[in-house]
Amino acid sequence: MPPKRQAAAASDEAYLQIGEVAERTSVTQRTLRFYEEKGLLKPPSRMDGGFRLYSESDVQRVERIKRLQSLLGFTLAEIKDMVDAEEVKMQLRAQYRPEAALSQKKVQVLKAIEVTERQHDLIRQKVAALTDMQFKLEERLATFRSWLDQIDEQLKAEAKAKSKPKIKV
Amino acid sequence: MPPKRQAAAASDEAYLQIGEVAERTSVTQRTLRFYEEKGLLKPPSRMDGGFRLYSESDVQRVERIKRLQSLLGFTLAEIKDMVDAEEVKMQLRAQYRPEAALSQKKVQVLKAIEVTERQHDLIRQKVAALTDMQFKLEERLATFRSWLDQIDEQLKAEAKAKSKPKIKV
DNA sequence: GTTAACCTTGACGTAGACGTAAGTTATCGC
DNA sequence: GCGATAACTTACGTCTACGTCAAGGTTAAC
Repeated sequence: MPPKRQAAAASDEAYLQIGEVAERTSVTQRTLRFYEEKGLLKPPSRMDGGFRLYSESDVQRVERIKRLQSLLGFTLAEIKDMVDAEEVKMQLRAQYRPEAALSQKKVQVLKAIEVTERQHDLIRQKVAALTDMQFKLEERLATFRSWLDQIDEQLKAEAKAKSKPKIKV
Repeated sequence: MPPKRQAAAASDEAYLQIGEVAERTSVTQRTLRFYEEKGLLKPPSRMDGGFRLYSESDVQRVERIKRLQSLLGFTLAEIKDMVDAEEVKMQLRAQYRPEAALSQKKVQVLKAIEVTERQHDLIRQKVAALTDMQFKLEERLATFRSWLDQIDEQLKAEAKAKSKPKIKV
């Protein structure tokens, strides 16, 4: 049995080592380090010895990345843009206090809106294309099934002709 | 000016050389040869000298491939499966006459149905995930816009306070 | 304080999807 | 029939998204 480790950090949050995150997200440790390298994951905190310590939100982020990638076919670069846009949101929420640069904050929000709208548009295009494909596949399935019926009837007729070989084809 | 070529082949159909297909589909000639190599495009007919001659349906096929790839993130291997499934359809339609191997035909149709159903399921999953994302993006946009409104109001209040600097913040 | 399990940073390898260059051959317009 | 332009094959290069050692440091439990 491997020794169970309950890594607890300075805060009250339960922190996870890379191995556990890898297991829970079904990606390899290599992938997690790679995402960090590429800026998809922010550099996590570390233990004194240098071991990475991830939070639950990191786990969720990895899961989102994976969904965007495998299910929807975005590249990591595109996904980085998306998660960066979300970072903007968080940053804005965090710096809700400094009323100082109000107009600057406006610029940021406007930018975030622009990015989000672009993403939304992209998604809409994909949904449209996919529903179109879906429809065509349904049509095709209907065609196939009708063919199958026809074949089955022909097979039945054939069998009949064989057992009672009177009628000429 | 480059010399305009109107390549006409044995049939009545207007055939296209690789350059024109590339231009019209916005892919490179290399890509077209690569797709042929990988079985995504059937080897086209050739001129006496060996130049490839594509048909209009080839153009459409390339366009479908590109849509499946860039918009929906399928790999070329997956796309090959799909177009192969379509080939089955065409083949069945073509060999509609040889009543000989009827049960064999049935097997083919069943296989085609299976493949198509898998594809259909995959698409449904993707649509579901995408519409979910779409919804979340819309929520986020609403949030951003309300923030923007708040900021604008604050800015207005600020301007007022500046022109009439009586009230203390 | 030793040891097994876990983690670290390189660094090289790979599969998919083409890009790009070289050298040669075809076709077309004149 | 000749020059300009387009296509052909062959082959090595590239970028993405990791996989896979290798050589070593860290942690927890005994």
